Amino acid sequence: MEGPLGWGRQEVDGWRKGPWTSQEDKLLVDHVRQHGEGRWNSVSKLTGLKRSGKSCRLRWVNYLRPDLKRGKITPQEESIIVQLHALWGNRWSTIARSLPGRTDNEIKNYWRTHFKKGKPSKNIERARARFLKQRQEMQTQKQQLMAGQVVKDENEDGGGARASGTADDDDRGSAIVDEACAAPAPVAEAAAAACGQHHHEEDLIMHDAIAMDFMCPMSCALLLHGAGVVQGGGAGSCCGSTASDEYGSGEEDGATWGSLWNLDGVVVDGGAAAGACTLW
DNA sequence: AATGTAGTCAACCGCAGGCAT
DNA sequence: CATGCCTGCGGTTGACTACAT
Repeated sequence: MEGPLGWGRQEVDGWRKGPWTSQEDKLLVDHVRQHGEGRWNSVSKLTGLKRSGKSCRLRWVNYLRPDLKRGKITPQEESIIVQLHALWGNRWSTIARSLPGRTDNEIKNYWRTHFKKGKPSKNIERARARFLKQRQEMQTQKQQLMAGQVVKDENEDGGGARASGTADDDDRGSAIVDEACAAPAPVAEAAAAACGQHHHEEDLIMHDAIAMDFMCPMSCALLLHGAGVVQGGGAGSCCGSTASDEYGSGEEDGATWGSLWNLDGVVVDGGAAAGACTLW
């Protein structure tokens, strides 16, 4: 796997650049096995690898990580990507966290090649439109809850716990929703465990619904938790009918999480499923 | 069969945020 | 509090591959 004549085999400031060789990969993998991820800048010192920490991290994250899911993006994943992109924009790493085994780089590339210049498929457009509508409804619901929460905060504290927002938070609503979006971990993990293993047909509409349930329940659950509306057992409630109803698939409520985790390859790929879940 | 074009993938760069000193 | 280092993220680029003409 020697690098091509292009930018490969370059050396700048003592650092090798360009395509990685199998020997380099092996050194890096061994290093991570022994020392774990992180401390990338020490890799070169400890292994003799003439790669910058940045390069090592990138290689590991995008290519060598054992829990990576190889193969094409599935329609389900595509649907999720579109909808999460509608929610978060170009926050590829955030989107990637919702797609076990997929890297931000992969998703970014996929988006660029499929949606950036070309026209999205009808299914994609439909999913996006529905999602935006759903999101709008959630915003309304959230505002109502927030109104109640403000009163509560004023009674309890000074209300100083609000997460710090940034400029690009503007189009995403309040910090509460940000929290729900950015940190789905415990809820999602519990939900994945709570929901059974169900299998469904490759119906794209259903996948849209799955993707919706995939996101909205977490947001809603955390939102409601944040507002003190839901007491405990939030994970279970994530399988509620927040989005499903719109698709007329209320009876699928309990299946959504299971369906998600049964996406092509995730379960089939043996340990990938477990790995995927631990990613959360 | 040769050539052109589009798609895909891997890797780099610059920037920003977090953390330790 | 200021500074420097490390890590992570998003954007971009270049090479390779597949497909169409």
